[in-house]
Amino acid sequence: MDQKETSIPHVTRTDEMTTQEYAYLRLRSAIMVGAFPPGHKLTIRGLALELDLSQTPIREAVRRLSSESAIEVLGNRRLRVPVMTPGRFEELVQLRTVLELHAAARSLPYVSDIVIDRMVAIDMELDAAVVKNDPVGMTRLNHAFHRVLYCLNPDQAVMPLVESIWLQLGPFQRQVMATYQHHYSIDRHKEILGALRQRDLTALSESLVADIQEGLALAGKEALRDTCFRT
Amino acid sequence: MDQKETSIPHVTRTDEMTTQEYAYLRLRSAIMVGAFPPGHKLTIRGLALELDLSQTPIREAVRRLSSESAIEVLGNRRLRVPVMTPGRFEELVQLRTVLELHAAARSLPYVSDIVIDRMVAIDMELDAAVVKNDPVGMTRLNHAFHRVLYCLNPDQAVMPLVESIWLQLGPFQRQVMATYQHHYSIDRHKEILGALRQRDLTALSESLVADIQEGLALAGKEALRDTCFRT
DNA sequence: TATGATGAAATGTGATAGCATTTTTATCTT
DNA sequence: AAGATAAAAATGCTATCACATTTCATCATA
Repeated sequence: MDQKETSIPHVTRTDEMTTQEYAYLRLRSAIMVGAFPPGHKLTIRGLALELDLSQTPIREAVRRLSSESAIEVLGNRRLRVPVMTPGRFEELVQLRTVLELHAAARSLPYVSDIVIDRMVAIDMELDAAVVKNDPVGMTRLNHAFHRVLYCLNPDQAVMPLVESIWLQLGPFQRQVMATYQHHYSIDRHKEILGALRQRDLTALSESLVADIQEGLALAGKEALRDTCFRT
Repeated sequence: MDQKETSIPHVTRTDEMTTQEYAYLRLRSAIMVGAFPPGHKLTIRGLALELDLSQTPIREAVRRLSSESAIEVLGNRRLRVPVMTPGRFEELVQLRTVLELHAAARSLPYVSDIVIDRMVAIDMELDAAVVKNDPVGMTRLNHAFHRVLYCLNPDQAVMPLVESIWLQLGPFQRQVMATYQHHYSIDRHKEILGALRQRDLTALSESLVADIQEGLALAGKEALRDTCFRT
């Protein structure tokens, strides 16, 4: 174990991966699973030190994330993870619903039994993560479950947009997970799989909306009630 | 006139703007109005030379644009403007429709007479650009027209996603403009304004869909028929 | 105690240079 | 003439440094 202690989850780095790409993927993953709380301040030197890289690739990674609305560049050029407000949270949830409904609808014609099997496998892993009470694994596997479906359409252009929304909801994930036990969401996944087996767009849409609205949205609202969100 | 000759449109640079931001805005604007054709190859050194900047800010601008799907990073790490295919075009148009319908619906409660006046003013400028047969102006003013509406919602998070789609459709704009006279689109703007005055969501949605589908989509399909799109 | 000034530390920005890889061009072989 | 090979040029990547600005801590003053 020659890894430094850090709150930023590790990701495997392949050979053909550039340092900048590695930094991007690590920061992105960290934000997506809520490793940084909303409003958390970041510095380029600090991140470079923490990831043991030079500043240049960190800068480029941060720039990319700022263009995906995952990191905010303030007027004084300092960096922070965006804060969450009830209004913005509502907006992100509605946007996520619209985007994922669209993505699912346009992927449905490409659904095969093999794909469903793969989603079932991921869902089983997710169940295991729930049992282990592993919030990072739960978030990642939940995303993976949805991503398999949305990527079926070979010409899809929606996935980067969905990922941007996930990124923006990421810093809030910790609080959502703490507030909410995610039982509903799990059950909804079973409904989604059933709808996919029937190739039933209406049922798919309903269970997808329920997955997002009853899972994320309810928990988020509750978390926002007590939590302070600085401006 | 001490400006170098270049196909990249100029943008005014304010004092508090960093070099990286300036480079980003210029490249972004260039792509959005179709200054580069689909598949066009870019180099960091070349862009730095053309914009008379050093490589560092260019690299950061390119990274941001790559994260917005406006520039593609190939396996050999070379850069190019993405190519257009019928499948991807269809996907982008549908995505644009869904996003803008959502944005418009969530902005409608914030519409005021002042806002409508501003949109009317932009639409008149657009008419003038059509008369002058100024494709760059037409594209920019068309975007401005829609942007005013979608930005009304103070918590909106949809605009960056819409801009990403506009960016991806940008390289195709030249061909669309050449094929299509944009008359329909202009008329649709009048319909949109009428729907806004009535605060009529249904009418707004219909005219918005028509604006996108009958304007962009039809012209795009026609342009894609004859044009070759290299892979 | 509160407030403002001052110096030090921290931070973001941008230019540059060296390196590795890729692409292109030139040359040679068959 | 065509293909292989090697040299050369172009390109992307990243570390580093100097500079300007911002932030923070300290201290003096009202």
